[in-house]
Amino acid sequence: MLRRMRDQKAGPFEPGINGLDSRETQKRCRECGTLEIDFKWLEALGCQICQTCKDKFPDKYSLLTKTEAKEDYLLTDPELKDPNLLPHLKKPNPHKSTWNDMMLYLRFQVEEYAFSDKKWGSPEALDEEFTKRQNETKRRREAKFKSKLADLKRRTRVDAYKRSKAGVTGGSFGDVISNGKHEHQWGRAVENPETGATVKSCIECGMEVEELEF
Amino acid sequence: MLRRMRDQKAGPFEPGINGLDSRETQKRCRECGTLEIDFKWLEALGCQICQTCKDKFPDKYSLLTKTEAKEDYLLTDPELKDPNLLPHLKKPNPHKSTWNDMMLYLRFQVEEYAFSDKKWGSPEALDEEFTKRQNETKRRREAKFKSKLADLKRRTRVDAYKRSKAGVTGGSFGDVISNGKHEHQWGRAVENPETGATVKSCIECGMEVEELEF
DNA sequence: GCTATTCTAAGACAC
DNA sequence: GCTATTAGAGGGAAC
Repeated sequence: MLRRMRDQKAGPFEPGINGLDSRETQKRCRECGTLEIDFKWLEALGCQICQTCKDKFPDKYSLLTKTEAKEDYLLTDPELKDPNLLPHLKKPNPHKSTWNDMMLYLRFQVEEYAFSDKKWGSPEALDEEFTKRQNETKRRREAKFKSKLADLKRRTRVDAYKRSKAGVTGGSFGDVISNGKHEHQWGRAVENPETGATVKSCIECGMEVEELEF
Repeated sequence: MLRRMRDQKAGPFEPGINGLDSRETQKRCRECGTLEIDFKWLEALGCQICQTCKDKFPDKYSLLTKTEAKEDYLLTDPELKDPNLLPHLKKPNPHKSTWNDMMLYLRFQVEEYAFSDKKWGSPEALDEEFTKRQNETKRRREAKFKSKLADLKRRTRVDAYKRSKAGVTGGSFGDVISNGKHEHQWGRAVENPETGATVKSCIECGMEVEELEF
């Protein structure tokens, strides 16, 4: 159905009544009308276009990888896998030819679908979805960091308690929680995903320090 | 490995040194010691127990469906799919025999894993996770409701604008945005998932009303 | 009180 | 700027 709409728009041309005039039944570029269209694109993407016009209107006719289509227009795998919904070309993977084929999608087709009511409804609605997800990701990272830090504190406290209970005196870890003044005993460092810095907390007094690692 | 621990605990019994005494090598109920154990359970769940003791200690020996195990102990699909981690029985689906098998898990095994350090660590930690997810769900529902409402307003405003622009005068929708006093023109209702009430907004003045539907 | 699918995010893997 | 697989989470449908 989408394909039908596309095909209707595709030509500035309607077939003659008797359909016998070969000049009129021939496929023409949807932009300039030339007969030198890319038949590969016509077949695989359902788009009648010539090489010159491809280059002339990259906003419409540039190709996107599957990953790009997914990231830039927030499309899902099932949608991108359905050739009737989103036609695509397969090309050998540029990283290594034995890997999975690269999937290429036509920008205006991807946009037409993404901005339609079937998906986001408008470019603005897509933008909203973007910021929504950004906030969500940020929130989750912060929450994870916080819980990781809390967990670390809990564990190191418990370890220190166990050591003191067990009467471990050898080495530098003996009796670390007995008095107020002390050399800080740093626990394992935890990375803050926001800043890239690492946070360590003293297993005795709980003091926290944040450092940048290289 | 979990299975080994379970087996060690499973019997009040250790094999004789030469392993020849059949009274001692026979499998006995882990609760009462009877020989009339459920061999199906022994095989599939690795649990030596008799029917009487099953009924006597439902806190330990009742069966949970996969859905229950997932919802009540917040376990994941991969965990529940691994028979070495969480053994389970398959039974025909009670709703329709052609549907997927029902998966049944032993309560004490599910708890043992869920409360272990491999998973939540303790019943209290599981509780925390519960409330955390509740809050998350609530937050998301509110956000969704808000955006839905905003979207609805946008759409109905646009529709009203279009109608007035197009000069539609027939029917009850003519010229809805021309003056201050008017009969409210209610847009489509949106449900508030919190309260179950529905919210309608007037496509002209934007006034909102909330009603309970039955 | 039934399960599999879908969606999103993210790291690993393809050779 | 490569893709398919995985995991987690949630709502709706049926093998």
